[in-house]
Amino acid sequence: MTIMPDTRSAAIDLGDLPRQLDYALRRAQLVLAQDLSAALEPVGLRPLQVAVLSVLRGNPGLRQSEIGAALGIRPANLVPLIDELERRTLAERRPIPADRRANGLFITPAGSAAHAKARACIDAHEVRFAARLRAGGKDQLLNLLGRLANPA
Amino acid sequence: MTIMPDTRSAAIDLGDLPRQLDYALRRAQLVLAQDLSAALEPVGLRPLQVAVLSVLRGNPGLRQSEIGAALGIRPANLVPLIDELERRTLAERRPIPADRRANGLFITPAGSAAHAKARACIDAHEVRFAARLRAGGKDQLLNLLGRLANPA
DNA sequence: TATTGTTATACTCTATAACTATA
DNA sequence: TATAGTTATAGAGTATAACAATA
Repeated sequence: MTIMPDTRSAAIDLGDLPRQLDYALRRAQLVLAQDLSAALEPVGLRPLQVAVLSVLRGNPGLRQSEIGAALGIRPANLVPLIDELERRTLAERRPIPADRRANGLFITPAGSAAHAKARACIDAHEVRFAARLRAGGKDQLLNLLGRLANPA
Repeated sequence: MTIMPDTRSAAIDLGDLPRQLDYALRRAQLVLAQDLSAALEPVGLRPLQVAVLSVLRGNPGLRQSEIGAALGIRPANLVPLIDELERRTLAERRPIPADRRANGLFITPAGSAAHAKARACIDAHEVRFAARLRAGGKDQLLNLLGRLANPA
C-alpha cells in the first residue's frame, strides 16, 4: 500500500508542487501502478511481465533486443524477466539457426491463457480509472502523455 | 540514461499497450523524471529532496509525520532523506518542547539558497516540456492527472 | 494503548561495466 | 570489430515489521 499525499488538509502549503508536471505524474503513476499491481495479483504477474507477453503475442519469434527496444527495457534487465516467464512456462526462448547469438521468443499456451486473464484484470482497471475522467478524457490524456514522452 | 520505447518502428505490434493509461503514464513519467534528475544534477539534489524543501519553505516547523503525509512518503523512508538534508545543512530538526517525541523541521539559509537554484532548474524543465503540448495543454494535463490520483 | 521517529530489511525498476559466444 | 545475451552490481523509491521514547 502506498501512502498518498493528503490533498484535503489545505493547512499545508505545497508551494509550486501542484503546478509541476513531474509531481502530478509521479502521484498519478503511483496510484495507477499500485492499483494495477494489486489487480494483477490473482494472476501472479506484474505489469511489466504482462507487457512482455502482450508484445510476444503479437510478434512471435521476436528477439530479446527487439522486445527491449520496443518496451524501453535494457537487455540486462530483460534477462531475469524472461527467465521467470520461462521458468513458469509462460514463454520460451528458442535458438535462431541463422544467428546463434540470439533467441527467438515465443508465448506458450499457458502464457496465452495467463495473458487472457491478465487482460481482463487490466481492462477492468482501465475502466475503473477512465471513470474518474470525463467522457473523452482518457483519449485526451493518452494524447498529452504521448506528446510528453515523444520529442515530436 | 533510460531506454525509451521505439515508437517509430511500426514493425512491432504493441497490442493494447498504447491504449493503456498505466503504460502511457510509466513512459511519460520516466522521461520527465530522467530529465528533471539530470536538470537538478548541478544543484546536487534529487526531485524528492527539492519537494521536501519546497514544503519546508512554506511550512516551517512541520513535523516529519506531516511532511510524509503531505508528500506521500512513509515515515521510515523519510528518515534517511531528512538525514541527508540535515547532514548538508539544508534543513534541520529541532526539538518540540510540547511533544518530545516529534521534531520540528526547518529549512536553513543554505537550504533556501539551494531551493532557489533548484526552482530555476525545475521551471526551465517545466517550460521545456510544456512546449511539447499545445497552449493550455499543461493545465489540461494537470487536471486529468489530478482526477486520476484522487478518488473523486 | 497509541503515536513519533527510527532501524533493519526486502523488493522492484533502472542503470553501468564487463564478460561470452557468436557474427 | 561489432552485436546478442548474460552476469554482477549499484542506486532510487517504496514496502513491512519491530523497537524505544513519549504521549
